[in-house]
Amino acid sequence: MQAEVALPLPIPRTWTYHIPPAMQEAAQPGARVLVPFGRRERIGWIDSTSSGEGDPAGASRILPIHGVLDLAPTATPAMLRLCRWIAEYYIAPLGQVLRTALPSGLADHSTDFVELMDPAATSNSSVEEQLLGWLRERSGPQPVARLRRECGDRVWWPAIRRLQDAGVLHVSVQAPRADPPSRTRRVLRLTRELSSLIERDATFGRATRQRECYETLEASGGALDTRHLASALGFSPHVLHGLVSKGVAEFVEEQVPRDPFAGIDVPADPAHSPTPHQAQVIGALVKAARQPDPGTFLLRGVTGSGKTLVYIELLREVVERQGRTAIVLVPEIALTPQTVGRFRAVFGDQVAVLHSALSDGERLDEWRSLRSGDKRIVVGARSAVFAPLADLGAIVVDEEHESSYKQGEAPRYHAREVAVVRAHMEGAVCVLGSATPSLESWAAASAGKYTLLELPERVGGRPLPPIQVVDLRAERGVSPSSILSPALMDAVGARLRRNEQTILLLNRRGYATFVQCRDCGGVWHCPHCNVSLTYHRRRSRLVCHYCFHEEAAPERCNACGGSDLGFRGIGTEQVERVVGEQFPSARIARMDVDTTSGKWGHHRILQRVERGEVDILLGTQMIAKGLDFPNVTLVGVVNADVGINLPDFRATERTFQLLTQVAGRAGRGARGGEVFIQTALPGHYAVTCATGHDFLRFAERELEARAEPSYPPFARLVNVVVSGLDEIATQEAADRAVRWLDGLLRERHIDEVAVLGPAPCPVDRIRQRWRWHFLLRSRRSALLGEVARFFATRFELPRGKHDLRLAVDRDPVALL
DNA sequence: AGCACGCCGACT
DNA sequence: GTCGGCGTGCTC
Repeated sequence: MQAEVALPLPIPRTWTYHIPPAMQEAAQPGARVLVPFGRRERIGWIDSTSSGEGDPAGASRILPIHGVLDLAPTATPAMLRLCRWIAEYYIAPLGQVLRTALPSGLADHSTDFVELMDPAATSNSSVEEQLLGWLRERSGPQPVARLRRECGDRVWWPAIRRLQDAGVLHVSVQAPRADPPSRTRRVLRLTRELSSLIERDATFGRATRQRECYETLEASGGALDTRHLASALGFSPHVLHGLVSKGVAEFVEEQVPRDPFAGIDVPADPAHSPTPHQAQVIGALVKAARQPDPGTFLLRGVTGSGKTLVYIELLREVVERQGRTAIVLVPEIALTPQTVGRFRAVFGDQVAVLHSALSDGERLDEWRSLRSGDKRIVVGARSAVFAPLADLGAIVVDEEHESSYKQGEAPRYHAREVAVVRAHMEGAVCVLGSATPSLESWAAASAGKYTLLELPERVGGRPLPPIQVVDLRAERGVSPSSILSPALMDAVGARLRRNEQTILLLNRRGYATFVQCRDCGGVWHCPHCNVSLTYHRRRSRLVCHYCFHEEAAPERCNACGGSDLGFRGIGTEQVERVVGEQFPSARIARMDVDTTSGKWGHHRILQRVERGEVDILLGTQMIAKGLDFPNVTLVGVVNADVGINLPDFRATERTFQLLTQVAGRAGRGARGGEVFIQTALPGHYAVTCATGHDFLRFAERELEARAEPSYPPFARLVNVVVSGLDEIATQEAADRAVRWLDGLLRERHIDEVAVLGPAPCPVDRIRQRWRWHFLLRSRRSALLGEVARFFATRFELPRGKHDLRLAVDRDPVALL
């Protein structure tokens, strides 16, 4: 017997192994196996088995599988089938897909260690001397990979073997771990507060790095992961130890918290009975769930129309009455106690929650409890679509238009599409819900592929909030430096007096988008990326939003020495300052990536809002989704135009969705609400349609815009990004790829696939890598897939110091 | 990807 | 001679 084994490598093929007789029973497709690979061991998955008559062509030698790691295959036949579909559709190796679909930490490789046994040993070979010298400085077994990292890429192994034969070294191999370890993390925690400047000066003197580190910790709530301090923030271990020896901080081993939702008790929803609209929708879904092939439904329900109640009633049918299982997908950001609580309140501990904050071990616990049938419902973000549930009855994708359902790295799958396919494969009903459906789903519903269901009204008969548009062009003359127009200011003031809450949206982090010298016009750029640096005032740093680069905020221009620096382009930090100055007594909470660094940072902020401890919640798109606070009666969009001019065919759609979503946060309670949108483009249909709460008109306009030249949903796209360390080499590689494809299409007379480009990516350098891209476009999805797959497997980039790489992204959600 | 090897020019 | 960079081949 032999097996085809898929390994988690970026190589689109499987490898053939011999199955020893003793393992034949356990070696089923989907089972995890330990196999020799090169000069190490790796964990892979059996793709298929065969009798093994006759060697496969080209296989030089067939090695045996070293072990089968699971009693029952980790991937069931259904899961394996789904993963094969993803591998093919999204053009990714099966092993990579399986690694993504199954709890992480289940895939690993062996590690080689060397240990010095004779410290007195010497050698006349320089490689051996370097090795011995390195080992003398440390004790115990050392990973060879670390040697390679610290001492460079030399021919180490012959030297290691020679010294091993001489008895000087001991070589050991650590097997790949079959289960993830329980996770702890090491944090540096402040133990003493240095409140006065004098005290700080006395403590740190000229140790500026220590002082910076102290202040970073202080700004982050007193504690940070040591690895984060070292890698992202660049503090050396020396600095950290310095703080400890001065007695201001200590190292703590912190157990990564157990499921933070576990202890949350949410009072059962007051069992409101469905509105007539809800009842109709529920009826249609329940009826479908009783069919063998229920199909896909697009549920368009305005904000506040009670989609969650519909999901819950569908789950009642599927889980309680039919005894089957269900998946609910939500965007990560919406995975709040508020959302989870509603499902927990009804279905209790049958609900597993999968979110990014779980450790590998916790994720595995949840995964096993779903696999064993202990839990029958999963609520989770993107990867929860792979939950190991048998007898699946329903998959719900809430906020289906959200781009976070698309994975940004290989395999670049879209969880919504995977949900549709999985539901179909397993006979489950699939519900895609949104107030602002993606045009793809909308088109599928219009074409009859999905069944459209609608909730046109808010529950309780509450109206959608009226929206006022403030023309920023007209405001400019009136109050030049003001960020909030007088009308919006008045509205905020009125809320404060009435003890009601306000949400302010600005989809831009930091204080200022860029810093410019007024003398020479120079703008500060990231040294690794071709983007301007954002000024963060509170930390007094310039920060790159594409990589981890940070630098101290400048006082003068390094080009011309000028000291007149302009901080241009408004971000949330600046809004916070302006609003704070205008309303000194208001309690303001800012919510964006910078204030929610802790894993539960944003939940803590939202809890404060819920308890009424916040008057004004301001932030980026993070605050636009899923929040349901009845006391919020005002929503202000500080500048609706952020993002509308991005060079991306979805820029308008995103803007409309964001405006509609955030407007929907207002007036959810009995007191009603209103919305202000500030914009310099008051006539733009993304704005006017959002103002009129008119999705239909928006969809019509946007579809017109996408028809010619055709973009999704009229055509399918594959975005190919070529990146490399050298600008010219990258461009040339992109040119070559396009010529290769042009030649292929001409030769095979394929005129229904177009190649557009190449062109530099809109951000043409990120993390030291230059980026060029081109698009494949076609109305015929299957043909497009074939061409892209052929290209991905046959086209070869020149290898070398430029480190050229190719990323193939099918159905891209963003072209940036 | 990650790791091997083998070729080459540059330097002591 | 040896060192280190770079290109190329291979993993059952």
